Amino acid sequence: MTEEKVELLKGTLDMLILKVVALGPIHGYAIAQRIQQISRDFFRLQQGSLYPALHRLEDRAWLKAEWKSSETGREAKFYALTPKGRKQLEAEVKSWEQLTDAVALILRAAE
Amino acid sequence: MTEEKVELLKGTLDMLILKVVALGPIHGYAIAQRIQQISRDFFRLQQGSLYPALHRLEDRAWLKAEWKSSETGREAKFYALTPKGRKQLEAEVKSWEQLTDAVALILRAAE
DNA sequence: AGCGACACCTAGCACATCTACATATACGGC
DNA sequence: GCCGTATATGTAGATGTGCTAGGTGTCGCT
Repeated sequence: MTEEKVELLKGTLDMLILKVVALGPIHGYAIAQRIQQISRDFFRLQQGSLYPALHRLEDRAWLKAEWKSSETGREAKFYALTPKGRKQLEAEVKSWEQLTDAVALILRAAE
Repeated sequence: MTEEKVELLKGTLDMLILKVVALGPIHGYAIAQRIQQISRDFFRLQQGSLYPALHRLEDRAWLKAEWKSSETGREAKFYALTPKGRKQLEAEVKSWEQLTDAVALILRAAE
């Protein structure tokens, strides 16, 4: 069966979204596509994860939303990073690196 | 205040515990100490995370427990990896690496 | 007319981790 | 003999995040 189901680690999604939005204003649907594309199809972001996350990030004032028409000529909500969001992204990247370093220490530990 | 609170990513704890137990039979309390020590004090594993996790791993037959007397002469539950647990550890390490690689792709993505 | 891609959304579940508490023994210092 | 600290295990409840599974509507192609 090898049900190849890739789940995100809880806590990483915010960082990934912030990072993608940091590349330039972008609407929700496209964020999911970008993440999937950049990760070479590894992450497949579900809409039920995506939209609540976006609202969460907006509530925390890390993102700012604005309705504009998308490339295809439709109305879409474009998200941009706030200054606070930029700081948050930096902080999350830093603690992600610390955490992966610490995990690496343990995984490499020998008898 | 810079409340330096390090939280584990949900999903990593099992792997870390399996890895530490793989180094040799060890009791719960010592697992927490080892993880803290090897990670250079980065992870501070709380008892409320540790013991439920151990029971979970035992339920899934990845660990086997046995009461023995500890180094200090007290009764303690010593955990050892089962063959199933060893396979699980390998699988988790592999998917951890894939996941961190995928995250790295996104974090390094430029405009 | 129907279908897939685009674009948004929510309700409810699952589940892991944290905080906080509870229990008990061994050992050293006073 | 008593008290505090370290050792050792455990549970209850809250929190938060991501998932499944549903829903709405538009556009473009055949």
